[in-house]
Amino acid sequence: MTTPLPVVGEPRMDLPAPDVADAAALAGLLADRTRAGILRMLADGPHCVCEMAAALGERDNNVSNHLARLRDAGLVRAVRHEANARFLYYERDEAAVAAARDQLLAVLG
Amino acid sequence: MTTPLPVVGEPRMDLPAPDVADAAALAGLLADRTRAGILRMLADGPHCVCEMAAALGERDNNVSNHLARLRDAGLVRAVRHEANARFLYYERDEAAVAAARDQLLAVLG
DNA sequence: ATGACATATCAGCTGTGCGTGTGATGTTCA
DNA sequence: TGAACATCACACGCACAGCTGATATGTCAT
Repeated sequence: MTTPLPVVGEPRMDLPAPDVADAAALAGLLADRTRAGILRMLADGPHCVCEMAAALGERDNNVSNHLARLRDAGLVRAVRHEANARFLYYERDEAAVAAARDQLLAVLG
Repeated sequence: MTTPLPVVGEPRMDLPAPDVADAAALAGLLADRTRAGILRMLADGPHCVCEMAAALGERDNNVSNHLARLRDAGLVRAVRHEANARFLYYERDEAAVAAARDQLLAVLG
């Protein structure tokens, strides 16, 4: 618990800069309707690109583009369909997602 | 708990679109180094604009600009210093911040 | 009153990210 | 083999968001 309120005294001009670079970068990934929708859908289990594109009302290549960003960030990974190798299914990396959640909570905490 | 994995069967092209508009908008507010830094600093108590600008290495008017965005979103509010009304201290609206956190957790959950 | 300070507001420039289009790769089925 | 499909990678154009600089408003000291 830190000092709750009483605003008195002089401003302190020597406060340390908070480290929020990672959290801001993560928030940037969530700050898009399509990417946020992807992560939300993948919370319920794996989905292929065409499924998500249909649900989100976006084109396949657009969704694929956003998936590439999430993949580069390590939040999701791709797995080929067992019987139908045509379809590429994406699933969340739950460990990475949990780490991302912690980063954001360190800011909103 | 939903189906964990077994990727089999045909893609379902009739999945509902997840509602992530609010979460994406909120993430957009966090997706900036300056705004994220502000929210992080205000987690420890109120601060005036000049304090935060100094700590973040940004100009006063720039920080003021970002504060206006956070204020419009209801995440922070301004209070005049009791003894020195020159200084405008900002504090977090904890209820709004908690609601924002829940929105984001609904995506990362 | 006057000047210094703290903050807000607005206009303009610039960079960046999103959506799109296109071509390439790999898979299935006829 | 060849056609249709699923996905990826890359480049282009455009809209938007952030930084800056100038100006405006309010507050304190002298």
